[in-house]
Amino acid sequence: MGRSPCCDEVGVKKGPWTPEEDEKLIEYIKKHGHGSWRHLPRNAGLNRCGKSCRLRWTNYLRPDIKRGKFSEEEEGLIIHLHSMLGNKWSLISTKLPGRTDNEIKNHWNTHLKKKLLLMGIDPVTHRRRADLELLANLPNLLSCCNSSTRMANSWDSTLQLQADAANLVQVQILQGLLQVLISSSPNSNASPNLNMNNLLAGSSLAPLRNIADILQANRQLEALLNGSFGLAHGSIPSASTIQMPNSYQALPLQNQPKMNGNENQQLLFHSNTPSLVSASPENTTSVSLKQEQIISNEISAANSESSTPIDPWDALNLSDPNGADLGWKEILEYVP
DNA sequence: AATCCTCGCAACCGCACAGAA
DNA sequence: TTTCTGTGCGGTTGCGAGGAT
Repeated sequence: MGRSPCCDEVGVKKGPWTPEEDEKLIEYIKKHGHGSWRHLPRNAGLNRCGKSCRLRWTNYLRPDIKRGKFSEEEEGLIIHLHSMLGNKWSLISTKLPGRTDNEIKNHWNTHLKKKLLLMGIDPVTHRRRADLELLANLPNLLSCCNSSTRMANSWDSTLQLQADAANLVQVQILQGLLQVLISSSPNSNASPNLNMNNLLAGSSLAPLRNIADILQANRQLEALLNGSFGLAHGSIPSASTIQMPNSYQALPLQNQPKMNGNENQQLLFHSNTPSLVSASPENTTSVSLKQEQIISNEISAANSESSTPIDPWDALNLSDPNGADLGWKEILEYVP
């Protein structure tokens, strides 16, 4: 490497572009194409570096750029693609004709991120924010699982798709929590691969007797929630299909996004993959994969996965904090 | 009316990668 | 194989507009 940045050139203008500069750039590219960006400014009579010219052209002056507000469909598509691709704005922009990566990135940072946060969804992982404060508010969060709380309008249903997926993750976190709580007890005979049927059969948390147990459990829980808690963790059920309304629907690649939140669909839950989403920053390693390939893989995986419903969860009334089987109140007493 | 604060967006910066020499 | 060049990408910054005090 060792190349000096082109923008180090002395006397090169920086900052906002004037209409005259825009005009020069447009005229030149219309006549000659951009060719070498490095040589363009000199040839076009611009006192700018090539990089600045390229940026101005690609992000603002290009004739095919669509300006104005993002539609609900576009926003839904951005959220969906971001959940699969992460911050790969250039890849995402290829699915939104007329939108630049810069524009999408800005829109994400200023609008969509906040909206997701307001929904209690981590915009990085697209999961329900799984921190301890949230767990303390567990009953309210669990009530989100109730389909009666579904939101009606279309944009909200897009967010709800995320929320549904997040809720499912939350269910798995709960399961992990229960296992940690029980297995951390010195008196517990629970095996590491605790069977959910057994868990349901033993509804009392009586074995958890003292503060040390609780602290130990909390430490483990914190570790789990801080990211080491992979959904592929051995304590998590194998690949399962959970019936959920408004499920996370794979988008057809070549078509406009359809965010229909009114149908009952199946959400495929791949517990043997690292996470619900494939491209959270910590596991976005296959950047070099072609975008189509990535998205196609996601969709085909979702479509082809054979499924085995987890019966015990059907019996678990998660929406009821007083659910008698597990004694949620009892559990929550141990969660700070 | 003046000042402060927040927000949104355009532009910049540094790095990485691919291909050419 | 190494070095250089051109380009693209993602993160960050700076500034103007608008609202709040």
